[in-house]
Amino acid sequence: MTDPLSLTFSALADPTRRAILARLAQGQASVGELAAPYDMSLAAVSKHIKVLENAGLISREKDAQYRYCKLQAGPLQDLDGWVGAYRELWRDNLDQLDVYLADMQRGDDTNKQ
Amino acid sequence: MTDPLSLTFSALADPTRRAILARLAQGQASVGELAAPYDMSLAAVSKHIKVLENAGLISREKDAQYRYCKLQAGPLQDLDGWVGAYRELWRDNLDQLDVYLADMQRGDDTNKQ
DNA sequence: CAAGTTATTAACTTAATGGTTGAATAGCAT
DNA sequence: ATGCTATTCAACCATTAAGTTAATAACTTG
Repeated sequence: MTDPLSLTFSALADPTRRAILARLAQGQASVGELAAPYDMSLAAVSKHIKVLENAGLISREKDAQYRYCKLQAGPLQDLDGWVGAYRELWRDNLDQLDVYLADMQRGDDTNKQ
Repeated sequence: MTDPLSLTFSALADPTRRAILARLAQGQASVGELAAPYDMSLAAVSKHIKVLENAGLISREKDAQYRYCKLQAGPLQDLDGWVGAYRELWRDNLDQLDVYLADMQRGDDTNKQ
């Protein structure tokens, strides 16, 4: 699970981390500011932030004893690209075509991999 | 981590499971067919499939001793909606605005929460 | 310098994840 | 009925993850 996309998905698979991202979408914030809303130790939030940073979803800028976190869109763009490949699945009732292809597949094995 | 979105992200945070989804995007397949490409026990793939099913990303239809898996778009649509909320971040160089807002915030505290 | 603030690190606990092997279940075919 | 095929379940192991508290580091200010 070392690939970037897995890292991104994994980082986002936690409501606290997604909430932190949402907060950062409206501007940078220090670790303490980010931690304030949560009933959780500062160390725990610090860990969450590190997970986000390791996934490239945020960057940090040091200013005195504060570390200001800033959202980085790159991984989200990649994620958008990934889900984009599936977007056609729910457009134009492609479900019907899906079933058709599946039947073909079972019948003649052409698409087997 | 019981909310649906976390479940979806978590299920997708594994390359094998994403590959299984990609395979299913071109039509339904049995567990054995899905397992074939992987150097992994069938039981392991079976577990992966169960994770995808629990996340609602696939459904299963029983036919004789085969379980045919089929991709379900719902959770992917939700995910698309989630990432969509961030799409503006990388359009129109909104980064500049981001920095501006951040400076405002540190200066006058107006946006603190 | 001493004291307070901010954040990270270390050590630990508990629970979840991803894999294994082997047995069990269910359906099909001889 | 017997055996083959397909799939799951159970028990187990190793690793990772999420949280805790306590200690440490880095900086500011009186």
